Amino acid sequence: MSVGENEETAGGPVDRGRLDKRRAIVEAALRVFAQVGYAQASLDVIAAEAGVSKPTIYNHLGSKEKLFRHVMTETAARSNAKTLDVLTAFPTDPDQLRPGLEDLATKLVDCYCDEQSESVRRLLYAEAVRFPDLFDAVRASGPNQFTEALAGRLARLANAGHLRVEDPVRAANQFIALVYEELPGMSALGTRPLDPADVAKVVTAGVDTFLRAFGTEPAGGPGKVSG
Amino acid sequence: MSVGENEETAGGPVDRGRLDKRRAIVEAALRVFAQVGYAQASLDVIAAEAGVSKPTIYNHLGSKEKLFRHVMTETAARSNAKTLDVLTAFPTDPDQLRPGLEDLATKLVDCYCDEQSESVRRLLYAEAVRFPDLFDAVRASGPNQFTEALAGRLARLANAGHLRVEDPVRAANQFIALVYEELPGMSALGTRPLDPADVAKVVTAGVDTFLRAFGTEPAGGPGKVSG
DNA sequence: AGAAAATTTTACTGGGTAGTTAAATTCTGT
DNA sequence: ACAGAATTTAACTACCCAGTAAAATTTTCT
Repeated sequence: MSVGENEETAGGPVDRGRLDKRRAIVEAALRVFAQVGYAQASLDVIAAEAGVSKPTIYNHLGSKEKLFRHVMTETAARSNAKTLDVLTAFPTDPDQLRPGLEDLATKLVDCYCDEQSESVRRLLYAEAVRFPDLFDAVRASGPNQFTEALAGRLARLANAGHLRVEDPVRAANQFIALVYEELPGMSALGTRPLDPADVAKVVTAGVDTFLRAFGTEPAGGPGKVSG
Repeated sequence: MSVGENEETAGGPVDRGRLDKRRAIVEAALRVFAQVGYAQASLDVIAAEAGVSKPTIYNHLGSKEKLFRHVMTETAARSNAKTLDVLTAFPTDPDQLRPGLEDLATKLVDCYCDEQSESVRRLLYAEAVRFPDLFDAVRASGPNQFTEALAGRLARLANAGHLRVEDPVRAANQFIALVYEELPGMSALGTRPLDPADVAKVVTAGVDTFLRAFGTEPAGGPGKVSG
């Protein structure tokens, strides 16, 4: 038994201590990886940041590559869960479609612009060549699922006659594209803080365009016109 | 004696030879950087790939960081010039607005999906934390200029009554977002080849949505409906 | 309390890389 | 053709880092 962390046998202060260290390692690793990149990240630095010594990392995670994979998948899973949870806010009342979509979009971009989300995205971009499987895994468990779920909601609204959508998946992708749009560029990929007012403008404009294209009301309806 | 001293050049074989080496270095550096990232890129490998030895790189470019900056700005400048050139294809005939925009969008995404463009984008993402100035410089000289130019064209069409656009810059950004949309995800950031048919579908759908939102014809006009 | 087992730590190794120095080669001017 | 200037090259240095081995510490079982 090398690394038998039985979650069922929890309760002892021992395992708790080990798990704390493990989590400290993973959190520190994310910080360091995000700050200096995979190759530049030194395990000594990560160990120091985690308040742990280097071989402890090997005992827990095995190797630098495994640590990286673990950090990425775990962080992505957390972010993805939060993002999927946003769909709870999907509007069901057709009369509140616009404010509902704006609320949804605001929450969505909040998730996308979360610091951990941005870190993972940057690292995924950075290492897309050397960790293609990671890229696929994260996308499959995250954005793709969200798109599919959103597409389902849009399709329901379309069936009920509140939206004119022929290809729900494509419409979902376009919705995301419209409201997320230029935020990465504006924030330098999460490197600089965003002015919430600017974010709100982008979201409003995105939802506006989306409803112009897919809404059933006459164009230029309730949405205010001048930016 | 190394390879390829071409004396057949008119106007000074010397400088030509040196310039060739310099260009070989920059090209090799881009390849290596794109493949393994900034930190992992070894100057020895770059030198070998360029058919040159290491100090030659220092004589020409000074340091690894300067080499990187040079490679990035130079490659970005080339890509940006190509992209800006695409606006030549902007439709002027209002009767051909849809096919014109589709053509424009196709050429635009071709530029965006060019291998060098993708490489620079990945590296920019990867090093956004440590080279924030590079990020800003490339964006300022590239996407921002394109957006502004496109916005101007859209505004002209709007003034002539062929488009309903209030904020041309935002509309331009949304146009780009709609037609570029999911391509990075589909190609794993340029890591995998794209099926041109899929690209065409995304482009068509993007232009379709754009015209639904901003066009003056009644919705569901000449664009075919089923995907 | 005491012994055994596991884990953390200190100290080390082998490989690799950015940047430099002095010799060899190539090019310029006369 | 020849001497001098500039550039390319091979070999070298100092440094850093991923991963490992044995010692010290902590925890568990009797």
